[in-house]
Amino acid sequence: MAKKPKILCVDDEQDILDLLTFNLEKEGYDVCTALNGKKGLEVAKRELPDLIILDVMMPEMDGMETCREIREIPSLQNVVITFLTARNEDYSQIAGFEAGADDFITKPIRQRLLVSKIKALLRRSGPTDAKKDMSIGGIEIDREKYLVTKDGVQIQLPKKEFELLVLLSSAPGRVFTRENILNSIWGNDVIVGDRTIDVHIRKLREKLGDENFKTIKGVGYKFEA
Amino acid sequence: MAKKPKILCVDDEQDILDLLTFNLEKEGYDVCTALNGKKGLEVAKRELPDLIILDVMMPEMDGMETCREIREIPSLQNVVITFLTARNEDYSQIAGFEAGADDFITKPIRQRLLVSKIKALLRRSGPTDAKKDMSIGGIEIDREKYLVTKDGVQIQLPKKEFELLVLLSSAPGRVFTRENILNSIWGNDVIVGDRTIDVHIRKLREKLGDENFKTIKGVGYKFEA
DNA sequence: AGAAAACTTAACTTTAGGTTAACCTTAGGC
DNA sequence: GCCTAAGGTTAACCTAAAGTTAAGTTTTCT
Repeated sequence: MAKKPKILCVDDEQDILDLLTFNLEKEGYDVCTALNGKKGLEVAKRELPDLIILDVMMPEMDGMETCREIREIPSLQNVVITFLTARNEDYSQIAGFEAGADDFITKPIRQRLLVSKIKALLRRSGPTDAKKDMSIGGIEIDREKYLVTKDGVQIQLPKKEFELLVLLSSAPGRVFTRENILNSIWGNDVIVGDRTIDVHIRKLREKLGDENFKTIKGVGYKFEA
Repeated sequence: MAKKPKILCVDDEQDILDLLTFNLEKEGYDVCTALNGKKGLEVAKRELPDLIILDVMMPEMDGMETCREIREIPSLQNVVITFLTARNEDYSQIAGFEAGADDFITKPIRQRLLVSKIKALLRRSGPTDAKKDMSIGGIEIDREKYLVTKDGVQIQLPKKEFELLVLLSSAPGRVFTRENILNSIWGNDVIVGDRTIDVHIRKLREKLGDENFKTIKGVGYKFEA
């Protein structure tokens, strides 16, 4: 399978988080959580999830505000956001969509519905960027074919190198920290030595040209044309 | 003219199938049918239609379930699916869209409306690609006859091998993961050992040439010229 | 029912490619 | 201009994944 979709759940009630985590992990998703909006933002930046479930009612920074801030972050531009709201609060849905929500889930949570909704949302969003072929500075990336073309020459990259390239090129110019990279490609739990990333970067530079992969010492790497 | 679009109709009532077939063939579509969800899936996998009309109410596997399973199959990712539903059952439309439906047709069927709706859906879904006879790198695949020709020599492949070939060749160059392949050919629920796929791939390589079937380690397989 | 074909499995081998360790180079703070 | 920590390089090593083969099973056909 392609990488597990990552879902971030933000709610101030631990019970709800547990419920969500249980149901979503059972479906094979990679779940992370945060207990308030502020932490949610932090985790979102670090983990770069595919979908975020946000409780509307939270102390400090509420769901709406969090959603708005998330939409400001370039690397999270395309993340799917759904609100968690009490059934009778549906008046707030208008405001929710304005804040940048993609959908709503009402409490009490119906587990089957939750799962099918999440699936549908990810399906809808998935193909959108899967179809997008990147093409930057003579380098074309075809995710369906797992194939890279440099100046018209096809290059078959091994899995990890390809994933790394896809990640870096998903936001050209943006610096990805080592932590970002580890989280995205290896997952939270796996631990690999520090030099591993360097080695893969080296391979990419070798195959696709040194100039495209810039090192920001003490921070991370970025991809440029 | 472009090739006839192919439409699959799935309903447990023969009368309805006849009605649909009559109307659609009159409009120049290529129609195939199935009497229940399970058969519908099978036919869909083999025929790769452009559009599927699914009755919601069917014994055994209902339309929703069938739809969900179809959406899991990579080679049918982009097929247009419309449900056939009684007018007053519209509450189910929410669930329907979640299951991956593109539109709804209500019973009783208004023939003119049916046809114009189908036309509109097919127009929207974009140009039909030729799916009937593949012919790549000296290999011809005739889905109707279950027959493969390599360099002019006819080869009779067993069912599973043929299905695997049809799947891989439905998008030459695209990588199909093991999970993709299992879902498409065996179905979500069936569990077969990991080596099973390898063995079938091996048979295909043996019969049709090693070079056409590429392994992407850790990802899956792809078919190429 | 019996034979043949197709399919799956299990046990084993092979290999790509991912990781590491040891060493080398460089940037940038002092 | 040193010194240090971060990053670069290389090759050996290791492992999970794929290849192979043959022996069961199941299905299909006569």
